[in-house]
Amino acid sequence: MKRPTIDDVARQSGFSLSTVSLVINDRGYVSAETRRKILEVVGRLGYHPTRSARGLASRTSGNVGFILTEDHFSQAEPFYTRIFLGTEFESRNFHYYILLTTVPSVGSHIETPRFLLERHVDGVIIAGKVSHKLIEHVESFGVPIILVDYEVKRRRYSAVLIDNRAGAHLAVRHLLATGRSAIGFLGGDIDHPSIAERLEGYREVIAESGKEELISTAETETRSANGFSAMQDLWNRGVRPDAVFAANDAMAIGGMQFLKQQGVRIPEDIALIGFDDIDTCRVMDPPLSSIRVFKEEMGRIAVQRLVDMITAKTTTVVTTHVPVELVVRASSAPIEVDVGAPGQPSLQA
Amino acid sequence: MKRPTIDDVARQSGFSLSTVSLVINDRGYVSAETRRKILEVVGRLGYHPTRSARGLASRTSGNVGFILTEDHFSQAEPFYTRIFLGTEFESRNFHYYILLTTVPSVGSHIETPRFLLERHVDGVIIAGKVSHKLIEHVESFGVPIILVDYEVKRRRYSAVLIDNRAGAHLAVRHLLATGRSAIGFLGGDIDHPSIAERLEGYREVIAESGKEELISTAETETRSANGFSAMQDLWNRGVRPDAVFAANDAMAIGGMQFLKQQGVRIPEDIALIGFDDIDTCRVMDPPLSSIRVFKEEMGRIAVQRLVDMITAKTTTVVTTHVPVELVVRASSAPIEVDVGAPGQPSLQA
DNA sequence: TCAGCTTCTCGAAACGTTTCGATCGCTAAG
DNA sequence: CTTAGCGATCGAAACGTTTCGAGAAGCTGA
Repeated sequence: MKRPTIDDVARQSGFSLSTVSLVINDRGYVSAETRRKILEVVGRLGYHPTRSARGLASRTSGNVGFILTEDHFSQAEPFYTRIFLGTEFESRNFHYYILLTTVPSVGSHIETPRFLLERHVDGVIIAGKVSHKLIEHVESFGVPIILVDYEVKRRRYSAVLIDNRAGAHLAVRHLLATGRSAIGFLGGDIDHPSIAERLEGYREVIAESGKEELISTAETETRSANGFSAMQDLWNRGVRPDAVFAANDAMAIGGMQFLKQQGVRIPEDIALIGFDDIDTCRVMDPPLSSIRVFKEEMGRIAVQRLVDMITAKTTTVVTTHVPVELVVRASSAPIEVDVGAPGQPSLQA
Repeated sequence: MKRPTIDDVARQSGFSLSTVSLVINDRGYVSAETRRKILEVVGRLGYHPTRSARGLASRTSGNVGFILTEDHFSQAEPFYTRIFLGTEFESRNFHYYILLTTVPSVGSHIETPRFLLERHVDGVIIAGKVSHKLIEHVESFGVPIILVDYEVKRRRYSAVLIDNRAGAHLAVRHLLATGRSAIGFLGGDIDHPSIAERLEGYREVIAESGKEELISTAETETRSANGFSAMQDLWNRGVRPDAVFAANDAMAIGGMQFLKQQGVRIPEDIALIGFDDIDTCRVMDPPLSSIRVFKEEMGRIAVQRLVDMITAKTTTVVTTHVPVELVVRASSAPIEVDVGAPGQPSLQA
């Protein structure tokens, strides 16, 4: 009871190996009649080509590598995880599988992902901030690369990026529109292009409005604990903000914890808005306003672009900016208006 | 500038293909001197065997399949995702890659995962509740299988399970210990073995304590929205609970939203505890007590067991029950004691 | 009529490994 | 002194595809 091979199909259909192969791959010239007969045998035998054999002969693996730093991977905040899931989902449509691997975080030595050594991937997705050395190293294996949520200035790589500037504009304009005037920025890890862009966006709108900047970017990471410290920093200066735009939701969460601990009321005394729109936003009390980032969508686009690069052999560099969306929840409600019962289950997605 | 093959290593070292292969796979009899020489050439050339060729010749893929229903996959609650990440992490230690695929949820027709058709995996991990037909179908491909967080009564499969009963005992005993007396159970999807066991555990402790059962299991799913309805149901009966044990955190979250909306104070009027200990618990207000499930650990164990089965060719059925842990937060604080400022950043992990 | 396409099919050569005997010299057991 | 067994190495045969080049047959236009 062995599995049928392409030989069996050839023998039973009366055609040669090569012709069967052409039919299976839907390539070259094959008469309709021949195709029909061969497919009939394929169906009857339940034949399906074997990946390894196909890979060996055609020098393709049918896999795509996904590289993530250990930091991002182990982070509780499921941001990159969502992007990864998006790639997983989309890759099915192109008959690829995703091989995930983590690499030591920025600064450490480079460890070559095994899937590159084994020629086990046809292209690579790199998500988040990684060392440039690593990117160049991956490149040296001659596979197409696409970056997600990261950019390299010196050299142009295809990338899928968040429209951070637009998002920051939305957030800050929203805070201004609700009547706030002293608007702070809760930042950290300012080296990350995404964070830097959010800060720029903030600055642009603040400048335009004639208000004063109120910025904290001393923290080196953008986790919840850093948000706590950053908010503390911001709160104990001369000017107290009546609204804060956080570089991401994790920081906003930490910031909210600090404010609650101080007995500051949200949104009555201070409005708060984050960035990313992670799931947690909805269950917080008050629910956290945020800039929605379509994380799964970013993963999907990355796969589409990468498959383009793999199949078309094109070397064109394509940068895609994925739009964002303002999601208003109770944490940034206008001061005057009744906010509604806190903790009410939000109807928005 | 081609990559070196095993041929190159053989030629340059002066030994045969077979001997080089033996050295690379660390198998069979090779003298220390020969090994040294060959490894020297391997190092010098930067040789690394190609997966496809190896796979073809040895009939192994070096991959492990991970099957998840679409429901579980797209669920916001990152429970199975964490298990998946655990498998990802552990698989590196065994030089395997994980291929994730989703299947239509229970009830639909069976769609054979492509990695099985292509002989692209050496074993399969199935997570969560799936149809028995699917399991049998996967089995028919002759690869080892391990279930995670699911059991089949009729037939014994190796499985990695949560110690749900013990968890339920911990939760309910904890509620009793804090002075609560009318303890409710917020359930749903009672067909799921894990949920059923949590209910059983609840019942056992309640019976032992001489109190009365107060159970809602009408809901068919265990999402947040169902928790909202189930709590509503429980709340509007004759006896009002002063503590509730929810079948999982998602339901507890929904329940909490309902209670807040009613103006019920937590934990003063009612204590609440969930199950799973998802990340969200910590940022809720009040932070939600829960039974911690070591999700990544479950994934790791699954990989270890599966690799055992793949390499040792053993057919022994091994069931592992992963212990759980009680995590007390403000939502289940005793009535008398001062709870501390709400929303205070919890120091526990 | 003939050269030059196009359509269709096939044989054979890769692709880069593992694995299965076979051989050979040496040592230990009988 | 045999003989069995082990350590070390090798040649050759898989493993199951894709791909390349060639050839036959039919059609088209000059």
